[in-house]
Amino acid sequence: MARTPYTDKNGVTKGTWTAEEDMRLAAYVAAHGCRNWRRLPKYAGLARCGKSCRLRWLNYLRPDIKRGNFTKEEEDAIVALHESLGNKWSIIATHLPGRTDNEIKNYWNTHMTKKSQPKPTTTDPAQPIVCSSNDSTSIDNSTHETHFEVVVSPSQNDQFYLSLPHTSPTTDSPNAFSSSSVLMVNDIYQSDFGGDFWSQPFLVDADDDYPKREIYSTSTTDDPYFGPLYEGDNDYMLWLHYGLHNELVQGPAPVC
DNA sequence: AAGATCTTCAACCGCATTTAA
DNA sequence: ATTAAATGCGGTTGAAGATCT
Repeated sequence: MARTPYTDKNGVTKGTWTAEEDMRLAAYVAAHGCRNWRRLPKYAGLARCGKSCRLRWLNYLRPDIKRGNFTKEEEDAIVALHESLGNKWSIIATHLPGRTDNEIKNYWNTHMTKKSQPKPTTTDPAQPIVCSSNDSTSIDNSTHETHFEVVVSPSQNDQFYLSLPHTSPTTDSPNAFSSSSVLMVNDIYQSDFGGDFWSQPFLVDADDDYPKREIYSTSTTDDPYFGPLYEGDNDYMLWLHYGLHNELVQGPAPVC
Protein backbone atom coordinates (compact mmCIF):
# COMPACT_ATOMS: atom_id res chain seq x y z
CA MET A 1 0.00 0.00 0.00
CA ALA A 2 2.75 2.34 -0.81
CA ARG A 3 3.29 4.95 -3.41
CA THR A 4 6.16 4.40 -5.76
CA PRO A 5 8.97 6.76 -4.83
CA TYR A 6 9.95 9.32 -7.43
CA THR A 7 11.72 12.64 -7.69
CA ASP A 8 9.73 15.60 -8.95
CA LYS A 9 10.99 18.34 -11.25
CA ASN A 10 12.33 20.31 -8.30
CA GLY A 11 14.42 17.40 -7.10
CA VAL A 12 12.10 16.66 -4.20
CA THR A 13 11.49 13.01 -3.37
CA LYS A 14 7.87 11.90 -3.14
CA GLY A 15 6.22 8.59 -2.33
CA THR A 16 7.01 5.95 0.21
CA TRP A 17 9.75 6.64 2.68
CA THR A 18 12.80 4.41 2.76
CA ALA A 19 14.31 3.02 5.95
CA GLU A 20 17.31 5.30 5.50
CA GLU A 21 15.12 8.39 5.20
CA ASP A 22 13.26 7.35 8.33
CA MET A 23 16.54 6.93 10.15
CA ARG A 24 17.82 10.33 9.08
CA LEU A 25 14.61 12.06 10.05
CA ALA A 26 14.30 10.30 13.39
CA ALA A 27 17.93 10.99 14.22
CA TYR A 28 17.63 14.65 13.35
CA VAL A 29 14.45 15.18 15.34
CA ALA A 30 15.92 13.33 18.31
CA ALA A 31 18.96 15.58 18.26
CA HIS A 32 17.43 18.92 17.34
CA GLY A 33 13.70 18.70 17.79
CA CYS A 34 11.19 19.64 15.17
CA ARG A 35 10.64 23.38 15.33
CA ASN A 36 11.21 24.25 11.70
CA TRP A 37 9.90 21.67 9.32
CA ARG A 38 10.60 23.84 6.31
CA ARG A 39 14.34 23.84 6.90
CA LEU A 40 14.60 20.44 8.52
CA PRO A 41 15.03 18.39 5.31
CA LYS A 42 18.04 20.42 4.26
CA TYR A 43 19.76 20.09 7.64
CA ALA A 44 18.83 16.41 7.95
CA GLY A 45 20.12 15.59 4.49
CA LEU A 46 16.74 14.67 3.10
CA ALA A 47 15.42 15.42 -0.38
CA ARG A 48 11.91 15.77 1.03
CA CYS A 49 9.70 18.76 1.58
CA GLY A 50 9.06 19.91 5.13
CA LYS A 51 5.44 18.91 4.97
CA SER A 52 6.33 15.37 4.05
CA CYS A 53 8.84 15.18 6.91
CA ARG A 54 6.31 16.50 9.39
CA LEU A 55 3.69 14.02 8.26
CA ARG A 56 6.09 11.11 8.38
CA TRP A 57 7.19 12.04 11.87
CA LEU A 58 3.70 12.61 13.24
CA ASN A 59 2.11 9.57 11.65
CA TYR A 60 4.87 7.01 11.80
CA LEU A 61 8.14 7.86 13.51
CA ARG A 62 6.94 9.55 16.67
CA PRO A 63 7.98 7.33 19.59
CA ASP A 64 4.58 7.40 21.29
CA ILE A 65 2.68 6.04 18.32
CA LYS A 66 0.40 3.20 19.25
CA ARG A 67 0.19 0.45 16.68
CA GLY A 68 -2.17 -2.40 16.08
CA ASN A 69 -5.90 -2.70 15.78
CA PHE A 70 -8.25 -0.30 17.46
CA THR A 71 -9.79 -1.64 20.65
CA LYS A 72 -13.51 -1.70 21.32
CA GLU A 73 -13.01 1.17 23.76
CA GLU A 74 -11.17 3.21 21.16
CA GLU A 75 -13.83 2.51 18.58
CA ASP A 76 -16.55 3.59 21.01
CA ALA A 77 -14.63 6.75 21.75
CA ILE A 78 -14.24 7.53 18.07
CA VAL A 79 -17.96 7.09 17.47
CA ALA A 80 -18.81 9.29 20.42
CA LEU A 81 -16.29 11.98 19.57
CA HIS A 82 -17.23 12.00 15.92
CA GLU A 83 -20.82 12.50 16.91
CA SER A 84 -20.03 15.58 18.92
CA LEU A 85 -17.13 16.94 16.86
CA GLY A 86 -17.70 15.77 13.31
CA ASN A 87 -14.63 15.30 11.12
CA LYS A 88 -12.34 17.12 13.51
CA TRP A 89 -9.80 14.33 13.32
CA SER A 90 -6.97 16.17 14.98
CA ILE A 91 -9.13 17.02 17.98
CA ILE A 92 -10.46 13.48 18.15
CA ALA A 93 -6.87 12.23 18.08
CA THR A 94 -6.04 14.23 21.19
CA HIS A 95 -8.50 12.02 23.08
CA LEU A 96 -6.88 8.82 21.86
CA PRO A 97 -3.29 8.72 23.07
CA GLY A 98 -0.93 7.21 20.55
CA ARG A 99 -3.37 7.43 17.67
CA THR A 100 -2.92 9.94 14.87
CA ASP A 101 -5.55 11.99 13.15
CA ASN A 102 -4.70 10.31 9.86
CA GLU A 103 -5.07 6.86 11.38
CA ILE A 104 -8.40 7.69 12.97
CA LYS A 105 -9.65 9.27 9.76
CA ASN A 106 -8.66 6.19 7.78
CA TYR A 107 -10.25 3.93 10.35
CA TRP A 108 -13.46 5.91 10.26
CA ASN A 109 -13.59 5.94 6.48
CA THR A 110 -12.87 2.24 6.09
CA HIS A 111 -14.62 0.73 9.10
CA MET A 112 -17.03 3.07 10.78
CA THR A 113 -18.91 4.60 7.89
CA LYS A 114 -20.34 1.19 7.12
CA LYS A 115 -21.63 0.85 10.64
CA SER A 116 -23.01 4.34 10.96
CA GLN A 117 -26.08 3.83 8.79
CA PRO A 118 -28.37 1.65 10.89
CA LYS A 119 -31.75 0.74 9.45
CA PRO A 120 -34.64 -0.75 11.35
CA THR A 121 -35.77 -4.19 10.32
CA THR A 122 -38.60 -6.40 11.44
CA THR A 123 -36.14 -9.06 12.44
CA ASP A 124 -34.75 -6.93 15.19
CA PRO A 125 -35.92 -7.77 18.66
CA ALA A 126 -38.82 -5.53 19.54
CA GLN A 127 -39.20 -4.45 23.08
CA PRO A 128 -41.11 -1.48 24.35
CA ILE A 129 -39.16 1.61 25.06
CA VAL A 130 -40.10 3.59 28.06
CA CYS A 131 -42.11 6.55 26.87
CA SER A 132 -43.12 9.41 28.99
CA SER A 133 -46.71 9.74 30.07
CA ASN A 134 -49.23 11.37 27.79
CA ASP A 135 -49.29 14.50 29.83
CA SER A 136 -45.95 15.47 28.39
CA THR A 137 -47.38 15.42 24.89
CA SER A 138 -48.98 18.45 23.39
CA ILE A 139 -50.26 19.66 20.06
CA ASP A 140 -50.57 23.16 18.73
CA ASN A 141 -53.30 22.87 16.12
CA SER A 142 -52.59 26.29 14.66
CA THR A 143 -48.99 25.47 13.86
CA HIS A 144 -49.41 21.72 13.48
CA GLU A 145 -46.64 21.26 15.92
CA THR A 146 -46.52 18.13 17.97
CA HIS A 147 -44.41 17.80 21.01
CA PHE A 148 -43.79 14.64 22.85
CA GLU A 149 -41.07 13.41 25.03
CA VAL A 150 -39.24 10.17 25.20
CA VAL A 151 -37.60 9.01 28.35
CA VAL A 152 -35.00 6.33 28.07
CA SER A 153 -32.72 4.72 30.56
CA PRO A 154 -29.32 5.00 29.05
CA SER A 155 -26.12 3.79 30.48
CA GLN A 156 -22.83 5.47 29.97
CA ASN A 157 -21.81 5.91 26.34
CA ASP A 158 -25.00 4.47 25.00
CA GLN A 159 -25.96 6.00 21.71
CA PHE A 160 -29.37 6.40 20.20
CA TYR A 161 -30.67 6.64 16.73
CA LEU A 162 -34.24 7.70 16.20
CA SER A 163 -36.54 7.17 13.31
CA LEU A 164 -40.27 7.37 12.91
CA PRO A 165 -41.66 4.97 10.33
CA HIS A 166 -45.30 5.80 9.93
CA THR A 167 -47.03 3.38 7.67
CA SER A 168 -45.67 0.11 8.90
CA PRO A 169 -42.83 -1.25 10.95
CA THR A 170 -41.14 -2.43 7.79
CA THR A 171 -40.97 1.03 6.31
CA ASP A 172 -37.43 2.17 5.84
CA SER A 173 -38.29 5.22 7.77
CA PRO A 174 -35.95 8.00 6.73
CA ASN A 175 -37.39 8.15 3.25
CA ALA A 176 -40.98 8.01 4.39
CA PHE A 177 -41.17 11.64 5.36
CA SER A 178 -41.88 14.52 3.13
CA SER A 179 -39.42 17.31 2.74
CA SER A 180 -41.93 19.71 4.23
CA SER A 181 -41.57 17.99 7.54
CA VAL A 182 -38.91 18.99 9.94
CA LEU A 183 -37.90 16.85 12.80
CA MET A 184 -36.03 18.48 15.58
CA VAL A 185 -34.48 16.97 18.60
CA ASN A 186 -33.60 18.97 21.61
CA ASP A 187 -31.93 17.84 24.72
CA ILE A 188 -29.65 19.28 27.24
CA TYR A 189 -26.66 18.60 25.02
CA GLN A 190 -27.92 19.44 21.59
CA SER A 191 -30.33 22.25 21.00
CA ASP A 192 -29.85 22.35 17.27
CA PHE A 193 -29.43 19.10 15.51
CA GLY A 194 -27.52 19.52 12.31
CA GLY A 195 -26.21 17.11 9.72
CA ASP A 196 -27.85 13.87 8.82
CA PHE A 197 -30.41 13.30 11.51
CA TRP A 198 -31.05 9.72 10.61
CA SER A 199 -27.53 8.51 10.83
CA GLN A 200 -26.33 10.61 13.72
CA PRO A 201 -26.16 8.93 17.08
CA PHE A 202 -27.03 10.60 20.33
CA LEU A 203 -24.38 10.25 22.90
CA VAL A 204 -25.27 9.78 26.50
CA ASP A 205 -22.31 10.53 28.64
CA ALA A 206 -21.48 9.78 32.20
CA ASP A 207 -23.05 12.97 33.50
CA ASP A 208 -26.37 12.45 31.84
CA ASP A 209 -28.74 12.64 34.73
CA TYR A 210 -31.57 13.74 32.49
CA PRO A 211 -32.02 11.00 29.94
CA LYS A 212 -34.84 12.71 28.14
CA ARG A 213 -35.03 13.36 24.48
CA GLU A 214 -37.60 15.85 23.39
CA ILE A 215 -38.84 15.27 19.88
CA TYR A 216 -40.65 17.91 17.90
CA SER A 217 -42.29 17.34 14.61
CA THR A 218 -43.41 20.30 12.63
CA SER A 219 -45.26 20.22 9.38
CA THR A 220 -46.80 22.92 7.29
CA THR A 221 -49.49 20.55 6.08
CA ASP A 222 -51.45 17.62 7.37
CA ASP A 223 -48.86 15.46 5.77
CA PRO A 224 -50.16 11.91 5.79
CA TYR A 225 -46.73 10.64 6.59
CA PHE A 226 -45.70 13.22 9.03
CA GLY A 227 -48.54 15.43 9.98
CA PRO A 228 -49.37 16.26 13.53
CA LEU A 229 -50.24 13.42 15.79
CA TYR A 230 -53.89 13.22 16.71
CA GLU A 231 -55.60 11.46 19.47
CA GLY A 232 -56.01 7.84 18.58
CA ASP A 233 -53.42 8.10 15.87
CA ASN A 234 -51.45 5.39 17.48
CA ASP A 235 -49.88 3.85 14.45
CA TYR A 236 -47.03 6.27 14.64
CA MET A 237 -44.17 4.22 15.81
CA LEU A 238 -41.04 5.40 17.37
CA TRP A 239 -38.00 3.39 16.61
CA LEU A 240 -35.14 3.78 18.90
CA HIS A 241 -31.85 2.25 17.96
CA TYR A 242 -30.40 1.51 21.30
CA GLY A 243 -26.83 0.75 22.12
CA LEU A 244 -24.07 0.60 19.62
CA HIS A 245 -25.25 0.59 16.05
CA ASN A 246 -27.42 -2.45 15.78
CA GLU A 247 -29.70 -3.18 18.65
CA LEU A 248 -33.17 -1.96 17.99
CA VAL A 249 -35.89 -1.27 20.45
CA GLN A 250 -39.35 -0.45 19.20
CA GLY A 251 -42.35 1.08 20.79
CA PRO A 252 -45.34 3.26 20.03
CA ALA A 253 -45.03 6.96 20.21
CA PRO A 254 -47.18 8.54 22.86
CA VAL A 255 -50.76 9.01 21.78
CA CYS A 256 -51.91 12.56 22.10
C1' DA B 1 -3.93 -20.36 -11.69
C1' DA B 2 -4.90 -15.97 -13.22
C1' DG B 3 -7.21 -11.89 -13.91
C1' DA B 4 -10.64 -8.66 -11.93
C1' DT B 5 -12.32 -6.23 -8.23
C1' DC B 6 -12.31 -4.57 -3.58
C1' DT B 7 -10.11 -2.93 0.69
C1' DT B 8 -6.80 -0.58 3.18
C1' DC B 9 -3.85 3.05 4.59
C1' DA B 10 0.43 5.87 3.76
C1' DA B 11 1.14 9.86 1.54
C1' DC B 12 -0.15 13.80 -1.22
C1' DC B 13 -2.55 18.16 -2.18
C1' DG B 14 -4.96 22.36 -1.53
C1' DC B 15 -6.67 25.43 1.56
C1' DA B 16 -7.16 27.70 6.15
C1' DT B 17 -5.02 29.31 10.09
C1' DT B 18 -1.21 30.81 12.77
C1' DT B 19 3.17 32.90 13.39
C1' DA B 20 6.98 35.81 12.37
C1' DA B 21 8.98 39.73 10.20
C1' DA C 1 -1.48 46.77 10.54
C1' DT C 2 0.17 44.19 6.79
C1' DT C 3 2.26 40.54 4.40
C1' DA C 4 4.73 36.39 3.67
C1' DA C 5 6.14 32.15 5.46
C1' DA C 6 5.24 28.23 8.10
C1' DT C 7 2.26 25.04 9.97
C1' DG C 8 -1.85 22.30 10.47
C1' DC C 9 -5.93 20.13 8.82
C1' DG C 10 -9.06 17.33 6.21
C1' DG C 11 -10.23 15.39 1.71
C1' DT C 12 -8.44 12.56 -1.73
C1' DT C 13 -5.39 9.47 -4.18
C1' DG C 14 -2.81 5.50 -5.57
C1' DA C 15 -0.76 1.17 -5.11
C1' DA C 16 -0.11 -3.20 -2.40
C1' DG C 17 -2.46 -6.85 -0.53
C1' DA C 18 -6.73 -9.48 -0.01
C1' DT C 19 -10.62 -11.51 -1.86
C1' DC C 20 -13.58 -12.94 -5.45
C1' DT C 21 -14.78 -15.02 -9.90
